[in-house]
Amino acid sequence: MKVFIRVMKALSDPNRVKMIKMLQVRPLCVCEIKEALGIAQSTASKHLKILEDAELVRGFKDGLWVNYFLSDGEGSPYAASMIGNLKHWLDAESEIKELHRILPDIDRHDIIGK
Amino acid sequence: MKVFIRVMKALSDPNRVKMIKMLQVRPLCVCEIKEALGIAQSTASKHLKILEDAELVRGFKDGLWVNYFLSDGEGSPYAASMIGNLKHWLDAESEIKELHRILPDIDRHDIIGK
DNA sequence: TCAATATATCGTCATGTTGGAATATAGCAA
DNA sequence: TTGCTATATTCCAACATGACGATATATTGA
Repeated sequence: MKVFIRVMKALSDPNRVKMIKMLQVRPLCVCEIKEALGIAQSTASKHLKILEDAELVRGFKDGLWVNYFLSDGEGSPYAASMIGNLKHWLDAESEIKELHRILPDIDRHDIIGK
Repeated sequence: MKVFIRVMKALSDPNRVKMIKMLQVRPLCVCEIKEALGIAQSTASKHLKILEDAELVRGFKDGLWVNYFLSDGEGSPYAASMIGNLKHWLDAESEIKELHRILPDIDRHDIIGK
């Protein structure tokens, strides 16, 4: 039950859902995510931790960066199922379409300061 | 997005998930649900309203009682999908097995007072 | 009409969540 | 080592949530 609730809670925040929808396109580092969503770095990092605890995403260190990927769903069937559903869900939402529109222009190397 | 978030939030509370698992067995009135979960009547009523707003359940008045049913999923594809998933999810959880065990013994006519 | 009952709503409190700024940590380069 | 950068963590304020008791509403039956 706790595992299921953790997945539901993780998906109960718009910014976290948007993160998942962005990670469907390509892996992203924290600074790219914060930039796309217009939120503080600490906020982005915290949200990603919640997604990771729910086994919805995984982060791999690459030097200074941490590349976040969608989870393959090995650990949690609930997370795996929700990731599958979210592949097609919400694509028609204007907020998501806008995110997908700006995503190609977001590059970690272009992000200045923190 | 708001519709999806509403469903996720509705499923982010253990008591609400338990309500859905109970309604898979049979329709129930508020007093049967509060009795099974051991919570106050006002608490049960509020939770059911949240589930209803997310289109996960529907309530039909029958005299003094309101019979709550699982939604048929007409209104919200997110709710429909989650109801489908929850048909088989969590059945192995001891909390759920216990609920299913006591449910046959719970009858609205036997519940005294409020 | 009044009384009894089931449910919904309101008031309140304790707890949990979200956000950002500030700080700490980690890794790379010189 | 020092300096720089990306990320994580801590702290605090605002807000949301979940619980209950008390009250309001609605329905039935006398």
